[in-house]
Amino acid sequence: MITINDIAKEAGVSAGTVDRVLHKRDGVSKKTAEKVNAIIKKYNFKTNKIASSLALNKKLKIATLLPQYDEENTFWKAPLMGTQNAQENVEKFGVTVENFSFDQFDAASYINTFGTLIASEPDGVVIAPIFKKETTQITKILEKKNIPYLFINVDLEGFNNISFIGQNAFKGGLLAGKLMHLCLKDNCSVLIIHTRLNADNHYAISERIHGFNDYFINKNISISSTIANIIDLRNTERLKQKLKKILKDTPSINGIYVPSSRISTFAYCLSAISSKKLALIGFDGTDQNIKCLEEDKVSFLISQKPFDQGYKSIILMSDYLIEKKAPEQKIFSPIEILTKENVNFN
Amino acid sequence: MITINDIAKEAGVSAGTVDRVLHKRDGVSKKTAEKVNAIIKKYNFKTNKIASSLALNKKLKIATLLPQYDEENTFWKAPLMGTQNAQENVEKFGVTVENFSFDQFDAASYINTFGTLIASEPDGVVIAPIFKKETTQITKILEKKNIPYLFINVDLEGFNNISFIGQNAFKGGLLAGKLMHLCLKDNCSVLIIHTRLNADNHYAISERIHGFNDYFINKNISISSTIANIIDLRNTERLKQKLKKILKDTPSINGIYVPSSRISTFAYCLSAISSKKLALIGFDGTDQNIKCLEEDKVSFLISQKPFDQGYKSIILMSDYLIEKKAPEQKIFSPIEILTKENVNFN
DNA sequence: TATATTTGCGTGTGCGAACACGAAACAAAA
DNA sequence: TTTTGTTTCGTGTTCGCACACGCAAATATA
Repeated sequence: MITINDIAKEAGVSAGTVDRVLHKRDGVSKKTAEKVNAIIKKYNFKTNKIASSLALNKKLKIATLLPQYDEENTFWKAPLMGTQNAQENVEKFGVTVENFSFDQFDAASYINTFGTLIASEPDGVVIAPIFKKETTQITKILEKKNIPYLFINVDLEGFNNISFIGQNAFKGGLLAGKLMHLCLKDNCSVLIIHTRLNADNHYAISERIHGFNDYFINKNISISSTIANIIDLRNTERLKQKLKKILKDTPSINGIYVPSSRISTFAYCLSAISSKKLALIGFDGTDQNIKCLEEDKVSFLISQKPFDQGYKSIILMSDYLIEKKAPEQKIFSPIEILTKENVNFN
Repeated sequence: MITINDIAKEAGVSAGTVDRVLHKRDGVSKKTAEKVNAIIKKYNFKTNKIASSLALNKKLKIATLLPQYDEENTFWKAPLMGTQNAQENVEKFGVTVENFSFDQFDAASYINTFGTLIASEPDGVVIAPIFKKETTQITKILEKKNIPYLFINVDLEGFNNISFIGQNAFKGGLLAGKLMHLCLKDNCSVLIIHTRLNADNHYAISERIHGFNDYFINKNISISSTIANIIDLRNTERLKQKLKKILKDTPSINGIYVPSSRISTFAYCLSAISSKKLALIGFDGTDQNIKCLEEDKVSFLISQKPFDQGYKSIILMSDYLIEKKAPEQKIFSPIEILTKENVNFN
């Protein structure tokens, strides 16, 4: 492995000069710089990153701004753990990760938490931009301070985020359509449950519905679908009543499609009010959802590897900060099919 | 981040002594060692791996022994690429990877290639142990030289491999059964194709068949299955004749299960001899197989993330060599469902 | 020509850990 | 008391790189 000193020797200069050339610092004559660059190219020399980070000995801080999870909403646990796991890999390079969490149903909490985040003076920020309008404010501040940011899970357009990491929601919906069709064959009567929890973040959910419908349209398969808008998921009793009424009104329904992470809520309500076996398809492998798979209450889940999303976001940001390596604009997570037989291996 | 010197200062000794304690070198009195250890534990101190590898300045070499891939058999391309990708991540720690490949249908080639491998004096070896008897010879040599080895993809029992990375073949078969059932509902008549290419490596394939059958037995679903033993996959014309005959003899067949990576071969033969739409389910996302998915010739593929297997094998071995971190005995790859709608995101 | 300023570049130190070398400290033998 | 051997540690150097510091030569200004 060739070193800076080897380059220096061959160029007839000192290591310091080579270093200046490498870092494009001035104080080097054009002629010398060219000579050094030629030799660098000749050997395809690259600085030893471990020695470099040792010498730099500088601390970079990455802050994350993700929704907090609780017993009801566990989805955001996985991305958080992904970021924490990634930290173990980047702390060798002097990168630390600090997590900030906000209430995903409260835009004010989003703003407030960002306030404490920015006070911690991070060098890069990973955001789940649940609220669009507020994200505009936030990113304006970040850009003024020249702090790079990337979006995770929610793909907002029109921002200067260095990257987006998440799923193609439309394709996920398409796949859900295929699986539903497979379960019900040519006799599809599906209840689509739109849990529109907040106005800004419903893009992914409506894309999932869009994709679902498109599957049947493209394949020219007839399907009858009922749409239910359900906002309050906490009142289980009212949920049951509502479900009961829908199933009574449309007894042909043999499948339920929940394009959010909350299918387990419906699975439990359903098994409480009816013994009829329906095909249930939902998203995200949360603990509760996985339990439903194992208990045969849910047929399929479509997952987006949220742990990996968190993990990758940190690695990406770290690479960006350390070597200014610009990531791809959009990094799509795999669209993973989970079912009883394979869920234990994920 | 706490350093060796911090520990030394607090213990009232020099950094050298702390270093001796850390590496369990002798020359330290019991009393001092205890004092130092207490402080190490108190701060949960761990040596800075990057500084360590700088100081050590030693090159570790990991050698891989994998089957070579060609146009017909592309499966082993992915693990190879995984190892090469992993190399980029471990070379920071002075680890290099050298790949050796053998003819998977020729045991002598396996032995011969191992000869050149061992001549390169590796510090650790990653093996796809396709041939059992020959693997016994090989590992005997490795053990004599005290070179650790791990198995990838093929799970041989009774060896001192530090780990196995691969799929649980039985569970994969089980999932294949479910998917087949889903495609054909309660009218399953399946042709199972046993491509028994060599005697040693058929364990995974028979497990996949075993799991497949078990699905129907456990669920008490009736299925009629025909088994075909096909050895020569190169003579396409004979293959077509054989398939034609089977389908003619058993016209009820509506699904084909290929528990190896070669389903594309059958898919193309099939579309040449019949226009009937059968459900085809196979394993592994090779380029040809994926093409079949996209062309709707194959319904599902079950993948084991072979790229990740290669990747992980290097990371694991590297960690083992650098920090003597013993890995888990068996590391199971995910059992991934690939279908037309999600295959592009993998 | 003398002095000030800029430009170009070499030197030295430190990052955290590993280890060779050798210096104390102490014990046992002469 | 001196010599020799052993145990226990501290010191100094090294790995490859980054950067502050400062010196000399080149150029500008008086």
